[in-house]
Amino acid sequence: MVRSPCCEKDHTNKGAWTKEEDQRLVAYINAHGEGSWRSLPKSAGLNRCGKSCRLRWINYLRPDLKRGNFTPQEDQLIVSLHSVLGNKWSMIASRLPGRTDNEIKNYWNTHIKRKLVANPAPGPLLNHSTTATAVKNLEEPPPVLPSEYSIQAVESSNSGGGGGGGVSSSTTTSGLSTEEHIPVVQITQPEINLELSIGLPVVPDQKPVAVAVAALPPPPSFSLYTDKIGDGCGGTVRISEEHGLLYPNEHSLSIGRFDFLSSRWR
DNA sequence: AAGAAAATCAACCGCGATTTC
DNA sequence: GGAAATCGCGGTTGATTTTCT
Repeated sequence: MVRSPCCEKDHTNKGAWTKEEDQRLVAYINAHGEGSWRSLPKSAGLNRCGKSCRLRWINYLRPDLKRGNFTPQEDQLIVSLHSVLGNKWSMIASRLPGRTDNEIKNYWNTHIKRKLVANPAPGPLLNHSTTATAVKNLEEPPPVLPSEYSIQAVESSNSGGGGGGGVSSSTTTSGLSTEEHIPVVQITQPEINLELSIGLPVVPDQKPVAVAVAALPPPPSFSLYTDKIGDGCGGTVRISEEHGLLYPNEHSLSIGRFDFLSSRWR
């Protein structure tokens, strides 16, 4: 597909925003709301491309932004979230009210990353770094599952209505069996020391629901699970509340959808 | 005090995903 | 169903500020 350039006009302004441009943008959004970034510059009388306006608003002009240094609590939360989510800055930002993905990304690259490099000794940061590496591998696994992974059945911790635990099942190159009697299928890829477990608990009147667990050898460890398996080979991956990364009264956090056939996030 | 080096961060760029026609 | 338009994300750049020598 041939994409049109973001800014067709050669005369759009670039570089730092002036106070007047900021005022125009704020006034326009206050009056008309966010959105329609493509047409906004013209409507607002700005010689900027829509992308630039959106970025300026989101990263700098939004009234709910929290300015100033990151607190130790925010710092720790960023490290924790990054260990699970990797460079999903927008998702990390969604857990830190008033902070933008750009701000967090910059903070990570200039502060936290340096600490991780400077402090390779065992400790919390190293543990998070180790976890992050594994998550990276989870995000970019080999394209074909069976040739790199071994798949075996393990005892289910969630086999209440689904028959006896530990029932094994063979799988094919297409990936995972969706037989409802299989409590858990464990997938391991030895070289990255990562495990995925997928279970199919019985939920009345619903399609099979998968539970996937990505676990690292302790410490630290975390787990992910999926629900609402759609096509029998993937599901929405969520962080459960046990990891301390969720808001009070929040039971899980969706971090994306993982396709077990292609072994890719999607 | 001045120049160099390092650190910071706002903004840009390219691309994939999603929506619209 | 496919092409075009738009949105949003993550990586990178470069101007500015701060620190060091």
